[in-house]
Amino acid sequence: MGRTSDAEQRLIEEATSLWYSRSYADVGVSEICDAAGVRKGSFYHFFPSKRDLALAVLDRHAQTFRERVVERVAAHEGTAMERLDLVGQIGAEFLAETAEATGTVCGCPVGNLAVELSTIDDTLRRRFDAMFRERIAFLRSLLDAAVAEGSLPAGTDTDLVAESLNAYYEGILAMAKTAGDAGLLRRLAPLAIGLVRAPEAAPVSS
Amino acid sequence: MGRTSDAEQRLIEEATSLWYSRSYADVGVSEICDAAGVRKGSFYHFFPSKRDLALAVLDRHAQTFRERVVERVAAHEGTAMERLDLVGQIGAEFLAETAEATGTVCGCPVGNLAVELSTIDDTLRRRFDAMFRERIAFLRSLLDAAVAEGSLPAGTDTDLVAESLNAYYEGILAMAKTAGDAGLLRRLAPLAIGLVRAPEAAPVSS
DNA sequence: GTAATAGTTGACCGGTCGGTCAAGGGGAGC
DNA sequence: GCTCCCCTTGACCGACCGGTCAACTATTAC
Repeated sequence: MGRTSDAEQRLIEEATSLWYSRSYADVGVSEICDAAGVRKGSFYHFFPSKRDLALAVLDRHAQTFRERVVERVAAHEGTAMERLDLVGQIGAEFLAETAEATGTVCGCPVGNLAVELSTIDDTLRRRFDAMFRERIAFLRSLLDAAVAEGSLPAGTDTDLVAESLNAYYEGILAMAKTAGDAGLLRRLAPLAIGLVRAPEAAPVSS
Repeated sequence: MGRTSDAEQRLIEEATSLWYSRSYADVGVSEICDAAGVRKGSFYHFFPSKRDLALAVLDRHAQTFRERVVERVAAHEGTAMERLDLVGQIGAEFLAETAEATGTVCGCPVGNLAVELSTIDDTLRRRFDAMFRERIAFLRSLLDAAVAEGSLPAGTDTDLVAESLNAYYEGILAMAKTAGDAGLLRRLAPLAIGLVRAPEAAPVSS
């Protein structure tokens, strides 16, 4: 019964790209509605508040990550180390594509929002944290596979290394955004191997 | 001639801490004025716009970094590798102190603003970029010293490694903020040695 | 002392923000 | 074809945003 509509999805799509290329605070409900061709009254039919749209956008980001990274990497036939490498390549692809489309390097869609909003809204912060923990768990599964294949030492603390890899990628994305340099990820990603294959002794950092 | 005042400095101080613990967009001119005990009219006597206060805040951050990191590290008597390690320790100290003071982990004062504003205001973006390039140059000087001391291989691409270290620290700070975990930096910093002492061959990441 | 001036005050402004609502339209299910 | 309900519409709201201004005050340099 009643009529159907894809307005909700359009709002999510437009909010996703507008918030990514600018910021959460800088893009208001009205602008999102305009971009989606939806009247403001309809917006509040679907979402109780701007914050609730943000939650829906985060769900979409989580879904996209699973489809565009997890599934694609899992489909790759090859070694675990190759699959690990593929993660960085997919990221670099995404950054280059969106940079070309928007004219600016925008960093990480989730990381941007996390940095902007984590200290303001604790519910959102927990959501960001859960998303990153999912990513870390995924990276860890690749590292565990690499250990099983003998490409990494048996004693590797895959959880810690996965956390460091995730932080490293996020940092590169943030710096790429700041520098307006989409190529930074391709230049810095290769050094990630050092985080994975830690030197035996650690002369620096007790 | 005319009267003197420290209102300008108070505004910069309050804006620095409020923007750090929340965000640029979330803290308005009025709130900064209230915190500083300054009337809004006075604000615009000192700063033409909110954005100009942001530029002053960034100057202050650059100055603080020189005083609290560069000078303190330079004063350390010991090896270059020890000085490099000290950088991470000072960062961890700062994060823990501000976390205790504010009740939340707030990440990097400059990185937060850079991620929030880089795609919105290109003038600010250039300023952020310049600040990070200064930090990278500083890290590079430590790495060069380590090479000179023989602690790192002569062929080390110190510029690239410095960039990766900076990105890594920024990423950790962002993830610490998201997780609300001030200890993350202490846990992940030791792995930075892997970025510095890259494994000879690079099986992953072509 | 006095004049020139840096700093202060508080009322004020247009615009936009997130959000509300009562009424109306239109397609799906029967 | 009728009914029900999902969706749409557009006018409206109070609050707050960044920013302005003319009058005033306290200094400091001379």
